[in-house]
Amino acid sequence: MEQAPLAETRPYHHGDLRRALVEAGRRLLEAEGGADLSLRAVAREAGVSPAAPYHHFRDKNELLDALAMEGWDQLGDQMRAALAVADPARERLVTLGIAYVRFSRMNPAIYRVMFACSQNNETMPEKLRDEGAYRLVCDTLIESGLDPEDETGLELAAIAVWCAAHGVAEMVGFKEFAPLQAHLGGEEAFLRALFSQLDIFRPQLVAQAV
Amino acid sequence: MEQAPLAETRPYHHGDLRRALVEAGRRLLEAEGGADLSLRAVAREAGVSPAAPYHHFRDKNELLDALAMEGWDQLGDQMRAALAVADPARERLVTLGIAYVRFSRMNPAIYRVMFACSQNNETMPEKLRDEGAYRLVCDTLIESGLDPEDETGLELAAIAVWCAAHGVAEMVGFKEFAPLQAHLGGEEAFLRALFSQLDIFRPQLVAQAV
DNA sequence: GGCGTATCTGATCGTTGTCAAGATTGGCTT
DNA sequence: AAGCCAATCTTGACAACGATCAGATACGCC
Repeated sequence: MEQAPLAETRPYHHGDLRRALVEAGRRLLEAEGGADLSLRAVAREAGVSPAAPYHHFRDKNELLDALAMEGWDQLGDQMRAALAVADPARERLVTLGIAYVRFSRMNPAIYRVMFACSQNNETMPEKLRDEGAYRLVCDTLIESGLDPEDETGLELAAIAVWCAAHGVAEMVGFKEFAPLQAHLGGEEAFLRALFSQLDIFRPQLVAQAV
Repeated sequence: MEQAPLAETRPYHHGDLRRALVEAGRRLLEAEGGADLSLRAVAREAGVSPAAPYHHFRDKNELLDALAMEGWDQLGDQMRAALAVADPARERLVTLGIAYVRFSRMNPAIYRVMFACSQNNETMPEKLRDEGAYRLVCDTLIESGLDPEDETGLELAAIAVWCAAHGVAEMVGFKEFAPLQAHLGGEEAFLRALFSQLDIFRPQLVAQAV
């Protein structure tokens, strides 16, 4: 109905519908964060019938997985970029944490999908561990003085940092916190204050603990 | 069809359908955590027609709100109970954190609804602040040496603790963490180790900071 | 005893995820 | 170059969902 007549518009076979669907999904997630993504809406956005996606994804969840993967990549890039322009001497973990939360605040719908996917799979993508944000945190922890040989301690610290960042990311938007946030002078200051409370983010303490 | 004939089974007017619906919802959430709750399923469980709930809740979301409120109450109770049997001298914040995560692990579906509701409303229930878990955290922070007069510092610390606990609650189940968890000797030890990394949970440090 | 009103039902609409059957076409085989 | 296979896309359908509406029921107040 709202769909252009098939002929003249594009070849019957799309070419790379899989990619097109992922991009359509991202577009919809960016545009309207509130409601949850509908597979049919993605197909509509891509200009294709509601059943077409099933030739490229077994499930709606598999599409969401793909979108989440893209999100993790993007998050890793932004954290890397934040680190690149940060003062290398201090507060690099705070920089990472703020970049993390900033991403979740700017792309709330995508972040939700990323984490919902992780919760359904009960695991995080392998890629995250090897070259993504997780690796970035570990490296920064080592830079801050953690013993690279102590795998257990390193993983524990990284997970703790991650949990804290995720918790902050999901809660920092609560309206109830608005007065305090305003009193501190904006979201950035609020974030810095929060992360300062979690002393793991203070490199001197971390170095001390070693 | 699966519903008993109306006559003989109960009076046409239910009496307290609102309560019955909330209880049915809780039963379903406890029984099957995976899928998200359907309003029709709740009505079915309560033995009424799919449209009946709309005379007690404007929305499906309002039912979820009620369920979430019940959850927050239950969470507060369990945290209070944990505190009652805890060594009052030390680690009371860790006790609270563990009780928090334990609740979320034992009632994952309810916890999800509690937080999804909070995210939609972009705020937490007032009750939580006055007599619930939040108040508990504040009191414990004061006990640990935080200045009761410093409202900003107190709120900041409480929020930071809350963020950390929430982050841990949502991530501790990841399969990727299972090896480390096993290596540390179970979930309880894992939780203690994680909370220890977030130094805010260590009362001596908090007292020191004041 | 009668009536207003809160409550509940039944039917219905639009939407969703998913599947099966048929249409279309790119590419390999000969 | 002709032909067929398999991948791809559409059409149509089904069950379940949230939500709304008119109508049936019965409680409680006058």
